[in-house]
Amino acid sequence: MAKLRAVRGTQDLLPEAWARHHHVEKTARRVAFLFNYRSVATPIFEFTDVFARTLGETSDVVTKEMYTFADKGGESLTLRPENTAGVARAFISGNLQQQLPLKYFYSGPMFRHERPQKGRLRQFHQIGIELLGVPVPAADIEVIQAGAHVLDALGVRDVTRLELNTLGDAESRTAYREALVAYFTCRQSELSEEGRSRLLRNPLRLLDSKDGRDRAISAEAPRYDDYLNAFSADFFAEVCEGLDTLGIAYRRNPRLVRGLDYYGHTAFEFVTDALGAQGAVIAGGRYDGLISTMGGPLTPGIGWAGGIERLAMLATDYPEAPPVVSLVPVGPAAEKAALPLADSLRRAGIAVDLGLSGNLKRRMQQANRIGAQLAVLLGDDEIAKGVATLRDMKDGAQREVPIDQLAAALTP
RNA sequence: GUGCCCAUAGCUCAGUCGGUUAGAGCGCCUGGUUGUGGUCCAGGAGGUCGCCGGUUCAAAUCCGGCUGGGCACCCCA
Repeated sequence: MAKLRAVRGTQDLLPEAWARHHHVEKTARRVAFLFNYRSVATPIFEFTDVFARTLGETSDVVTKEMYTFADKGGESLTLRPENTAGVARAFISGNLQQQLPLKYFYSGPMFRHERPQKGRLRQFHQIGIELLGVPVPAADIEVIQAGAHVLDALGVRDVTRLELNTLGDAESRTAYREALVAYFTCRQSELSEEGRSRLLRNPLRLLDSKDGRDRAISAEAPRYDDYLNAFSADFFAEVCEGLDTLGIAYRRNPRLVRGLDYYGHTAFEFVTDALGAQGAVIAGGRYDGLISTMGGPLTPGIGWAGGIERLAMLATDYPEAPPVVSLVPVGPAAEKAALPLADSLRRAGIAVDLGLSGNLKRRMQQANRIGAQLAVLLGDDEIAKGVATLRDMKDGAQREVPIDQLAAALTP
């Protein structure tokens, strides 16, 4: 039989990895709460349409990366590749437009069928925030600030940088797209094959091509700033000003674009060079068109998502597990007595690892292996005297403690 | 989907020009110690060299295919 293994692009979170993972999630949730973002969870799968319509029929995520399947009723369902569409759907389903503005935090697994590489999995985990119902730059500023705060709290801000761009409003985007198409069409023959394909599908994406030829040509391409209308330019200026006020450094990156129609105005990424090719650790933008695209009321939104695995790789410091006391019974009578003793200690808030099998030596080894700082030895001698032997695992010092004072003795 | 690199003990890895019984460190097991872990000492177990085929007197070693993994492209968190 072939060796049993995890599905390609998935991984097991064993205790140490889980602790790192959880540290990222817990820290982000705490920071989000400081900004009054409330935790929500949406289903891990949705009707395929929720993603297909919102992410864009031509996007790579939709065309080749979704885990889509038919359920027993014949409905097409899809494992969520991201969470914004799910939140938007929940907003519409729940008729929440009366409660705007809404500020949500989420965390959970996402699924994309991509070729795995460093920092990229098929089941990966994201944290994210969404701010719905606020059409002004103050929202963009707060959302970016929250992202920076999360990175600060994880101690990774100094290995990341904020890249910022504006995609303008629909009018600006249409004007710019026309200008780009005109420019690139003239120099079509100099583009890469992939570049020509992007020209047809999504000319904006030509700007972030990594192909040398495409880059050379796009370096001289029309600049978006010349096509932004006054409203879009002012909006972006206000966002920049807010970040300046907060002392949040950023770099304008005109190549930072979003392929999807509902994105507009602010687009941003916190990126790092420390993770190989997959540099984005938190990325987001404004999506004022999303909810109306899905058939809901016209509702502005902005948010970001962060990759937990990527952040966990950056965040080398995470809290150690609190100490556990080892309870080591010796002999059948002690094993019996240890059960209620362990129970009472746990109810007193003391984490107890009860040695379940093996002789004394085996159980002491177990105590050592789990890193216990204190061991409680309980044998016939102790039971007869109504005490337990408390051993300091570091220096081996032992003393007898009456059973009824044990909880107090073990409380730090 | 494309490209490059990799696959030897539980883990990390050596393995010379193709040549006798494939090694090390860590880990694991036993004993030194019948109620004492970690440290120390002594001993031990553990391998279809990823799989299939080819070349050769001889393959862990060379060649091909397959499977798996990593990285990069693409895309993105």
